[in-house]
Amino acid sequence: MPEAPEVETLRRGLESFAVGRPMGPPRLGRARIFRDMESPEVLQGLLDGAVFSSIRRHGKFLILDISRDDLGESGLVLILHMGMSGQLRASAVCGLQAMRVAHAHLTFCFLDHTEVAFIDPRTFGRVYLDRLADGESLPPTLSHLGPDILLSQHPFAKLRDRAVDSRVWIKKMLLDQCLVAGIGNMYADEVLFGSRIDPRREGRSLSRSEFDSMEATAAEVLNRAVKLGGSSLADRSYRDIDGDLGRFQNEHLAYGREGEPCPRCATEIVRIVSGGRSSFFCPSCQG
DNA sequence: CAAATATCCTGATAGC
DNA sequence: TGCTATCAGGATATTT
Repeated sequence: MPEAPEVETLRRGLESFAVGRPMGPPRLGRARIFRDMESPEVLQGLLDGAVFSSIRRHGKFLILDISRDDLGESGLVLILHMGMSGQLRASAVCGLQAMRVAHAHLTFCFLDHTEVAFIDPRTFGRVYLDRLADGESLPPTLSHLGPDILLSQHPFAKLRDRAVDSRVWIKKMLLDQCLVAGIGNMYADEVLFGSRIDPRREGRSLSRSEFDSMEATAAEVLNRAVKLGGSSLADRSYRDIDGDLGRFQNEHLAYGREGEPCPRCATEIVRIVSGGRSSFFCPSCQG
């Protein structure tokens, strides 16, 4: 379940591995993941002879800027979303392990015979082809997203505005990518724990100082997570571009810790389910 | 119109 | 041991 810190880790990996490296046509897998393009074959022709000039991230999306000798900085971008089980994996020598080949849906084939594969067993991941409008840095496909949780100075400004008169649970609002982009179920619980806020609180019940606290906590938690290469959970499905596991899961304080003592007050962490999503929190010190 | 629910999907795991 | 049922959840579409 790659969220902003995991996607940022992948962004850095892809940046150092792929930027400026000329490509041939990519290999294609299942068509299901390709969106907003006439056919995946169009993408093949477009990437053949291209380079990625930069790799950017907004929320949980990666934005790969496409540059070609014939088009220059065309404004064309490839957008990747990892969904639940998506992985990016580099291979120094051509070819991936057979078990991964079955789920490799898009493989960038560089002319030096290195590869980067987008692997996704559950195919919740998505690939979009889009074009930047003049002067815009975000493509239309991503225009609905709120401020990026890691890049914005005040990522919760829009969330706060919307929360003022909302009876929606704050946990649910944190997951709304239109309000703030990059937080998923895992980091939402960690941020709420750090700010001592019950996930079931209505948006309108939060004070200004509680929003400030969430903003400060989010910055601490997510930057720390980036520093540790993200979080790999029990299924170990999240790995960086080299296949290595993240290390921030060892520092989770609430998420996934049902029945364990709260690190602050030793009360048992509880799990509730709402809308099919789990929330882990301390019923005692998250008020 | 906002909010709740259904849908997609397969590997891992719990339970029998 | 080996099978089956259940679970995980991000984003989008559909229904209430």
